[in-house]
Amino acid sequence: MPKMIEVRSDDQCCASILRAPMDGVDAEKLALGFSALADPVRLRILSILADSPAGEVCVCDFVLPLEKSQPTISHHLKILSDSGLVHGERRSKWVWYSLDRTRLAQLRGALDA
Amino acid sequence: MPKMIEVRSDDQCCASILRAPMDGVDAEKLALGFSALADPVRLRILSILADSPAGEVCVCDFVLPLEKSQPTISHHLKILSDSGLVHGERRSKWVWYSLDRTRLAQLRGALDA
DNA sequence: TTTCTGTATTGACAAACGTCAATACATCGA
DNA sequence: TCGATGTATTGACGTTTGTCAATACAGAAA
Repeated sequence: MPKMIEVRSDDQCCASILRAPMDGVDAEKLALGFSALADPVRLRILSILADSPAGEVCVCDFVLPLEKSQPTISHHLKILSDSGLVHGERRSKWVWYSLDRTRLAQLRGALDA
Repeated sequence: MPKMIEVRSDDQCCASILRAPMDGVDAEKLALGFSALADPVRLRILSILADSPAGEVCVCDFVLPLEKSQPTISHHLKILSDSGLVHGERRSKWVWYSLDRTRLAQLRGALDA
């Protein structure tokens, strides 16, 4: 069976909140983006990724510094991945995650003056 | 009994996620900030405030456009107010809310490249 | 004072969330 | 093949969240 790949048809990008009133649909989308940032564990994951010289971090290397169980880390990585903030790539037994700075800039742009 | 005013001793400001690994305390604080943005009703409140020529909007003027009950609007305004994103000022029977663009810029700054 | 209007709070409820133990899945080495 | 290791998923649990009806509070007008 062919692997399914989710394709996002709209850009989910964001004109700044501050420039025009948003309708409910845009607000829902943007709220999903900020929801991904609304958890301390996820923020630290992003921070660790940003600070990584290699630009990618193995799942196993999140567990100890974040003091959470492996399923919990995996859960948060999925949320970040679904929101487009990180991408995971399997290499042999390990999965390496990297930060999507473009997506992060989109969310920052939603707060632009 | 004198009215209690909560004073925030730290600045709750935010070095960018992207520049140094965050400890758990900083991550908690920042996550609270983004939690305030993680709801479509609250994003629309901010958007309406930003778009208001007078720079302030009466509570009563949120109810119709957002299609939520008055207690729900009040609830969201409290969350935004607690997180420092808006400020309310009572003038006779009405309470006028305004956007704190400095606080919004702090959160934007946490996502700076 | 009483009454009316605008706002905040309370209480209840369902839904969503964060967490972990147990388990399933994927990959490699023996 | 089998066993070991890294990751994802499932299921369960308590907590938090968003919502509204009812109510309380604040201010103005009669």
